[in-house]
Amino acid sequence: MAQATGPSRSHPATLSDVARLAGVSVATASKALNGRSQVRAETRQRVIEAAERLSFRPNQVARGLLAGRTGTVGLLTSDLEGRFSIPILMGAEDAFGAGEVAVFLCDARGDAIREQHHVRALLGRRVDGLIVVGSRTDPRPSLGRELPVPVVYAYAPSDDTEDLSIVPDNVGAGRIAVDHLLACGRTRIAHITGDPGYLAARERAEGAGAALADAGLTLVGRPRFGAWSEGWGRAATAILLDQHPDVDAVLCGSDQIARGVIDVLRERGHRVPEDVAVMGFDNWRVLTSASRPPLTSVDMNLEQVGRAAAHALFTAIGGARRSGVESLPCRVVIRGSTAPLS
Amino acid sequence: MAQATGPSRSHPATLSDVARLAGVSVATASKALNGRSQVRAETRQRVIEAAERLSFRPNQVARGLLAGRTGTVGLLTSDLEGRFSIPILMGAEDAFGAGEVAVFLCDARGDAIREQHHVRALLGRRVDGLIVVGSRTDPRPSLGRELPVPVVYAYAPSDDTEDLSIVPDNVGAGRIAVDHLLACGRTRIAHITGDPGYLAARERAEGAGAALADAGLTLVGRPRFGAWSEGWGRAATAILLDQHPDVDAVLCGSDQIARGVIDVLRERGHRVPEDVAVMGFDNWRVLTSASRPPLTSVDMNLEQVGRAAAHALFTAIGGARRSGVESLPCRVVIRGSTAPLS
DNA sequence: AAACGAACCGAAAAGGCTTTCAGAGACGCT
DNA sequence: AGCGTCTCTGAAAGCCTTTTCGGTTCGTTT
Repeated sequence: MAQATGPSRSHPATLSDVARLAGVSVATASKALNGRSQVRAETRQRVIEAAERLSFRPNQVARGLLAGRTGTVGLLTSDLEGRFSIPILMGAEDAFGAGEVAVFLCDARGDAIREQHHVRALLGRRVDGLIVVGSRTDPRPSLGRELPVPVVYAYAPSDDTEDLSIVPDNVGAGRIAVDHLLACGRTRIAHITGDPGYLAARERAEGAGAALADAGLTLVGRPRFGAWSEGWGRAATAILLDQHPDVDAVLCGSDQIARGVIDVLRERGHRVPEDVAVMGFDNWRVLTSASRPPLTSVDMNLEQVGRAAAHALFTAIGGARRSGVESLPCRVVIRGSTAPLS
Repeated sequence: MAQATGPSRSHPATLSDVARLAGVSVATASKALNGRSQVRAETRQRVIEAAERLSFRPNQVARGLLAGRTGTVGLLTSDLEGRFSIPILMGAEDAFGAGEVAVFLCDARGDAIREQHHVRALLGRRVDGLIVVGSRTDPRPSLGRELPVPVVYAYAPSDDTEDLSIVPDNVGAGRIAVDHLLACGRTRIAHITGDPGYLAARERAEGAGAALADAGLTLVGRPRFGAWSEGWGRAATAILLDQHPDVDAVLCGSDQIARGVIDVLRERGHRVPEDVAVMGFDNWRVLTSASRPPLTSVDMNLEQVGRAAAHALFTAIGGARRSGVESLPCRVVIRGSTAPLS
C-alpha cells in the first residue's frame, strides 16, 4: 500500500495547509490538534484526518519561539572518550527521551575555550537547561551563576556549592566493597588503587579504611596508589605478596588494576577466590567477564547518575532549584572472584 | 571588575533591545551585526557596542524559523553501549561542531519502534539532516526515501543502495593485516575470529585470504569463527596449537580474542612475537596497551568515518546527493606483538 | 418575542529575526 | 535651481504556531 506520491521533498506541511484542507482556520486547526475543548467533535475529526493525509508534524521551532521554551537541553561532556561519560549520557538521554525533550550533544575535548564556545552556542539555541558531564569526580570550575538557564553537573561536581551536582558516592563505595569482603570472611585486606591525584581514588580508600575501622581492623599495609593500569596492578601485587604473603583479599581501584592483580596472583600460585578474593571497581563488562574468574566489581550506577541529573534539571527548569553536591549510592556486583572463605 | 548586575536570569536581550539602545531600528541592527554592507561604519560600531553591552546572542530558534534551515542535525545511534558508535559520534560531532551545526543525540537502544519515534521527533524539530550510526557493519533497514531531509548511514550501511552509507573497508582491513604479517616474514598464518553472523568477520577473513592468495599462500587451516571474546580466543588457540604447532602468526578478529590468544600462547611457552606474531582488530586502547606485549591492531579509523559522514551530510544538505556504499581504508597500528622474524 | 448563554469558530497578535522596498538625506552635475 | 545618484535607514512582511478575544449561530428561558 505504498503511497504513490508522498509529501516527499517538498516543504513539510504547515498548519495552514491542514486548515485549508479541512476547511477551517488555522486557529481552529491548532485547537483541534491540541485537544483544546472549544472545537466540535466533528470538526476536530476533519482536522485530524487532514493532518494525517498531509502527515503534518507541528514545527517545534515555531512552537519554541512562541512558548519561550524549546524543549531542548545541552549535554556538555568534557571527553567522550572516557568511558564514564557514556553511561551518564545514556541515562540522561534516556530520561529526557522518554519525555519530549531533545538533547544537544557537545564535546569540549577537555578544553575550556571550546567549552565556553559550546555554552554560547547552546544558549544561542535557547536550550532550556544544561547538563555538564565530567570525566573524573574532582571538582571542576563552575560555568558561573549568571547563566540564563539552570545547570546540573554530573559526575564531576562544580566547585561552586551554589550549583547542583550529582556524583557517585565513592566513600560509600569503598565501604560497601570492604563490607562485602568482610562478609566473605576476609580479614587481611589490601588495597591497590590508581592515581592519588584522583579524588575518586582517595575517597574509595577513605571509605575502605573507615569500614575496616568499624570492624576493628586495618588495611594490610597502606593503600597502594599508583596508576589506573593493569601494569600497576601487576607490579603492586608482586610487592604486596613479598611483603604480606598471607593477604586474603585485594580491593582494587579499577577493573584494569584488578586484572593485573589476578594475573600475578595466578602466576604466583595463589588461587582466586579460594586463597585471595579480588574486587575491582567500575564494573566494566569487557574486563569483568573476560577475567578468570569473572570479576566482582563495584558499579557506580552511572546511568542512574545521568538519569538523576536529567531529572534534577527537569525540575529545575520547572522552577525548583536545588544546590550542593548530591551523591548516589554504588552497588557491588558479585562474580566469581570473591567467595566466602570455606 | 565583576558586573554588579548582569543580564542574569531575566529574558535574554533581543535584537530590538539592542536596536533601542543603539538608537536604530531592528532592521539596521540586524544588518549591522550580520555584516550587511548597507550600514554606515559608525552606525555599525554603535550597534555592535550595544549588542556587547547587553551580551546579545541572536536567537537561533527565530533565525531557524525564518530561514527554513535550523542548523541542526540528528544523530541516531542504535546502541551507545557498543564501543563502535562512540568514535563515530565523536568524529561527526567534531566535524559539525567546527561549523555552526548542533547535533541532537538520540539512542534507539536497538529498537525499531523507538527509532521511528526519534525520527519523527527530529523531523518535528526540523533538523536539516540525519546521520544513522549502526553498531555492526551488516546492512540495516533504510529509513526510507520519503524523508524530507538527507540521511547518511555510518558504519552500518542502509539496505537501500539509493541511500548513502559510509563504512570501514573490512575486506581491505583483512588484506593490510595479512600484508603486515607477510612483511614480518610470517608464512604460517592462522585466523581466529568472531561470530560468523557478522559481516565484519566474514569480510576480514575474505580479505585475509585474498592477500595470502596473492602471495601464493593459504591460511593455516580455515578461518576459525566463534565469538568475539577472550574465552573463544583461548579455546581456539588451544586447538590451533594442537593441530598446527608450527604456526608463526595469528590474526585475530578482535583485540579481545587476541588477548585470549596471547595468554594461551604464553602459557604454552610460545614467545610473542619471536615465535608467534599476534594481531588484533579494533585498536581498542585498553586492551592493546595492557596486553603483554602491547598488541598490534587494525584501527578502523572510526572517527574518520564519523567525520566523512558528517561531511557527506553537509554537502547533501547543500544539494549534492550521493548514493551507494563508500568504504574508507583502515590502518595497521604496530606495537610489540608483531615483529620481523629474525 | 426578546433576551440570554453556550458552543463553536476565526481574526489577529505575539514571539525574534531577516529581507525587501521605499523613503530620506547628501552630494555632484547641468 | 533642479535633477539624478548614492548611501543609509526604517517600516513592514514573512516564517509557523498558539492564544486571546470578539463574533456567530443555536437552543433555551422568561
